[in-house]
Amino acid sequence: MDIDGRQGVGHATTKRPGNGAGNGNRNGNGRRRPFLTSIGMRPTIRQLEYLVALDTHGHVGRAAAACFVTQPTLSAQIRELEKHVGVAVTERVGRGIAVTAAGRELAARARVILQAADELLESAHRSETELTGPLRVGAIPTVAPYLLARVLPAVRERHPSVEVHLLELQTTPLLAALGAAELDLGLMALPIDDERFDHEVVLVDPFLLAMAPDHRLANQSHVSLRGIRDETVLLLEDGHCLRDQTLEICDRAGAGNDGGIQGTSLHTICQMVAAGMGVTLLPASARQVEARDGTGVVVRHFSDTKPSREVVLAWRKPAPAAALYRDLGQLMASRLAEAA
Amino acid sequence: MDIDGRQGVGHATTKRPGNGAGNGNRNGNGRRRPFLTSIGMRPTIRQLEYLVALDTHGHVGRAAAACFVTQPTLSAQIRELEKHVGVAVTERVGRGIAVTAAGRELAARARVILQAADELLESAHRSETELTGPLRVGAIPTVAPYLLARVLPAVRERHPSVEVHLLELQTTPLLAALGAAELDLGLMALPIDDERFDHEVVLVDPFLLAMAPDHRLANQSHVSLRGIRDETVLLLEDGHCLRDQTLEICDRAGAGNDGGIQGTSLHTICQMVAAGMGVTLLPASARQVEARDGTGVVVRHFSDTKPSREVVLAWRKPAPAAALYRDLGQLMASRLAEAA
DNA sequence: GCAATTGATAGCGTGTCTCTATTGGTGAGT
DNA sequence: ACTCACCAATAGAGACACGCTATCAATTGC
Repeated sequence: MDIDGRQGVGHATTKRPGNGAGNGNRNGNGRRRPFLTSIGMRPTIRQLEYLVALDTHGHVGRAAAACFVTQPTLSAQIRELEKHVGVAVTERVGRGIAVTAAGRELAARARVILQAADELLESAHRSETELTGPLRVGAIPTVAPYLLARVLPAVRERHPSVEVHLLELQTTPLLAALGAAELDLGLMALPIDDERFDHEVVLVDPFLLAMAPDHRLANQSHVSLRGIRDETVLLLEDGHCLRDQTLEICDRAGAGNDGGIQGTSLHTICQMVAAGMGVTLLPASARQVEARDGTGVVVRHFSDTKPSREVVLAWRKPAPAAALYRDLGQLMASRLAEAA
Repeated sequence: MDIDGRQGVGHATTKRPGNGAGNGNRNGNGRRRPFLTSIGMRPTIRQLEYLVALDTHGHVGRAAAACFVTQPTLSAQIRELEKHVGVAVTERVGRGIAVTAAGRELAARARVILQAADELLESAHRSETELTGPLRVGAIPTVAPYLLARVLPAVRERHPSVEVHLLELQTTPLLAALGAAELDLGLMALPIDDERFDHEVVLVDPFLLAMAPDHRLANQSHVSLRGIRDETVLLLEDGHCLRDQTLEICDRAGAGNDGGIQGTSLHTICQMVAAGMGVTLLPASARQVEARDGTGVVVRHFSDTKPSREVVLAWRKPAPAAALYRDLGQLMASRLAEAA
């Protein structure tokens, strides 16, 4: 299981102009590439197939027919296999052959290998219409705690054999990781100003005004955007896209913001809100967690304009599974729409 | 896992003179043999190696170097693999490549397969000095109940990964099965009058005279062979070599035997002996089981001649593992000698 | 003893794997 | 902004491996 011959030597791609054609056994580095006939090499799948057929039928001719080859072909490959592995797998008995004890053992192992190869093929074919294996998903910190729990069941349902690996990253490093193919999917907020990526909107997430229950704005059922002009709007620290969105909305409302108070997470911000240190813009998706009864935080809808962020599932445009990703995004959107 | 295309069609070896050379894809039956490039075919071990290397290094050049091939070689095989399995395993990202989610899943499965292939190789190499896998052992009925329990631990100790399959057969069918390679080893008594087999003596098994405690010969510490002349010697039914050996000894002792009473097993015979129906020749190896206290059977050694049978381990002379079989026979002999 | 069956061997052709050489494309340094 | 270095894909050629047909050797059954 050592597909790695690194020994501090350079790449095989190093050019050696003097090494002309006609050498089928050396690469640019001059290191020998062991032939199939060398000891220690793994047997061929084909040879294993022939061995299994031979063990199954105990008859070279019939085994060859079952493999759709002629008898000499199967015989030759069996003898090749015997030469490679160093043990006799057949034994002449009468006018036929018998598989030796060692041969039966090898055949049993070969069956397992062929079975695994078939499952690999099946898995590959399933990959055309379904996500399989490890799927690396990144989510921004203002989305992860509130939406993942609601969309992951849909993922598991649609793609049962997928293994989701989660990573919480801010937008910029998330996009970097996505671009470097270190992540397969990103769950984040627009805008994504990068042509390399495509996305599907999974949720239009309105902003609510969060405040302490005894706040002066709490006795209204709705608040106007301009009503936050004189409020202390608590912000997340730099790097969070929610911070930028909040700042933009404040700017639109004509509210200046000193930016003096910063929280490391939305949860922290809400605790500060409950302590009466100010108000904040809370995505509706976070309402159930951060502004439920007993948290000391209440929310009010905006009356006039309806500020919101768009949460999207994003992926690299050229990703082979792009179509599956878009489908998945649409599934997420429908699930979130149902819940609302 | 279906290495069997039997569909009621004849053998592929059927000659078709009109089918000249130049056809690399049809056998004598005209049935197509799917190429490696066809859909449904299993991937090559080599391709799996390249895939694993690519997944490990995430870099075509380094992966190729690790496989001791050039970069175009690995690229071509990866693309071939992609064509076969129908999914993209790589994706260009920046100036390098990345392995797709499906590719990682396939690589994980490939690792398992390569691991299994390595274990197959290791198992094969072990087969040179050690028995592995299913070992089919036949034993005659007058040996099996008394000696197997004593020699099998030695087998398991010397060949830990062997899986012993036991079969109880009389000498003639045992030799037939051994000759047809349906059995690997036989535990039986000499003589084996067949040039196809070789053997190693594991025990010289003296015959004792078994009788009821109140028998007239029981008050002597030893009995002479000629003392059985006037006794009723109980015999096994036809087919047991022990019956033939008993008859021969009786003949040597000058005792006639009517052969009227026959037992189906040595255990039955001994119960008849306990019932006072006669005496019998009991192999010493069966003494502890059949003539222990409370069985109603006592044994006496012969004083003059020491009749015995030779229990041997037998195998086909051309068996590839013949040397291992002989070693095993010698090990059995030493273990049985220690016990005595 | 003779014919049929079975597997091994010999010889040859084709396909495929691998090589070298080159191109296309991206990112980093000046 | 331009050039250079790096990386992977492509093109073309050669060598090996695999599969075929034809034949031989050995054994069994009539």
